[in-house]
Amino acid sequence: MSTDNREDYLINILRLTDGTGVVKTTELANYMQVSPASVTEMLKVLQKEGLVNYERYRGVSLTEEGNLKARGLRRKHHIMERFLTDVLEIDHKEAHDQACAVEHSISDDAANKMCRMMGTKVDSDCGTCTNPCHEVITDLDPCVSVSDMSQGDKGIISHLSSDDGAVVRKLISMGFVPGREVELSASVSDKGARIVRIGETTIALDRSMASAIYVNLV
Amino acid sequence: MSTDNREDYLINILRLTDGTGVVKTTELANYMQVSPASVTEMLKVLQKEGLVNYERYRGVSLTEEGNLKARGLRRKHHIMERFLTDVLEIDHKEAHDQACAVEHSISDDAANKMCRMMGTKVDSDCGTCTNPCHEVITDLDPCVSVSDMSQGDKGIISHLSSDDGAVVRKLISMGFVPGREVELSASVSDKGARIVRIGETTIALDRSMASAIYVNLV
DNA sequence: TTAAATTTTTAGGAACTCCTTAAATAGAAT
DNA sequence: ATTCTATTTAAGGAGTTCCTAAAAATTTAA
Repeated sequence: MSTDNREDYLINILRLTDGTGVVKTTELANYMQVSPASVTEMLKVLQKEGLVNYERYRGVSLTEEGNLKARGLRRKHHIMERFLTDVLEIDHKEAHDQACAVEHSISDDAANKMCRMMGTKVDSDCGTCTNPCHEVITDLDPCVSVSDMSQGDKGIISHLSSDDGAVVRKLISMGFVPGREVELSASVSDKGARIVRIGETTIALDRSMASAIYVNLV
Repeated sequence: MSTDNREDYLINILRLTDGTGVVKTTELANYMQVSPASVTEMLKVLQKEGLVNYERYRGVSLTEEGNLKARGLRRKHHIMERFLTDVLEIDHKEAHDQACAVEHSISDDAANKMCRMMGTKVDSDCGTCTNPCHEVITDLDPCVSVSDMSQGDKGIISHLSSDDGAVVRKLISMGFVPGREVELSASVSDKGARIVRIGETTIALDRSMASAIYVNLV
């Protein structure tokens, strides 16, 4: 009934095949620091469960179902690892090990919320991971910047954020204060100015300023 | 070599004895939804490891060492549970189950940092737990919230605390992570937005968000 | 093509933790 | 003190996953 080990195998098969192609028993055994015999044994189990395609002496590949399951697990691994490294500032090796242990027990819900929590931060380098962490970011950000709003969208300002402090101060002086509602009247072009309504006034902002304003859409 | 189960037994013995006195085999078996026979077996193992005092027909109690270990585990359980319920807003039952799984693998360092991150909140009722969560809260230096900082003050983020989990998540996504330095550039008004610098970026937060960030002034 | 080298599988066990059933023991009631 | 009841332990198995050693299949090289 213990499925953790099966899940480890699944993840490692994914790591070595990247979703396509097969891995040889020995390669997987070396990668997992386990004897080839153990691998063969587990492969038969996983095949019986419909998670891998396995042919004696030929190697293994993931089935559709196995692939889905493995990717889900890897995603949780990455999310957990990023939380540990980026938020808790645990060193990468330690974070990786803990993520390996936790990825099996954390729920989809929790993983999604953690992912959302970390938003667009992408500064984890994922040391030992074969695949980049970019796929971690699959959820929508908690709030969008005004430069990403569509015409007619309304939202409550959540916060202002910019590398240039002057931009933030200027926006506040114009009335873009957290809590107020803004509506995107129009965009001049994709990279161009944004025309927004705030209270009774209409203001045109260049894109860089618009992108400093984050709102929760209503 | 799998110590997770041993740890579960230890925790549950602590839950039922509260650190003093003994539990009977049957009571423990009922509590853990396991047969009395399994309990007896495990008890002999734990005794051999010096973690419990066990006398046939008399019941079990924790040794000094077992007590220490069990309390450490319970603390991690509580911290994890609080993180899941308060920050991620997972429902208590689910959070409890996940905490049970994770408490074995999370490091002291990570647990301490999570505890720090959440600061002094004590509103988890710990449903099924016999003991209150208060012991979760370790030492925290006196600290002030960003909404109470004066212009020009700098501080290291100590923890984030809000009744609204979304606020904490959003703050983290903006980079407000315990350990980082923030500086109050300006306050729009007493009850108004706060403009803070964190790293290279300047962010304006409404007062309620600012008040969720606690710093140690430097 | 055939023999040698390598890889992979099968066989046979071991450790851990769980279970059920049946025997042993303690504590309570007569 | 003895018997009865309820608890506890012992015995015998089952499921997982690991291992080593030996057999089988494949691949490589002559």
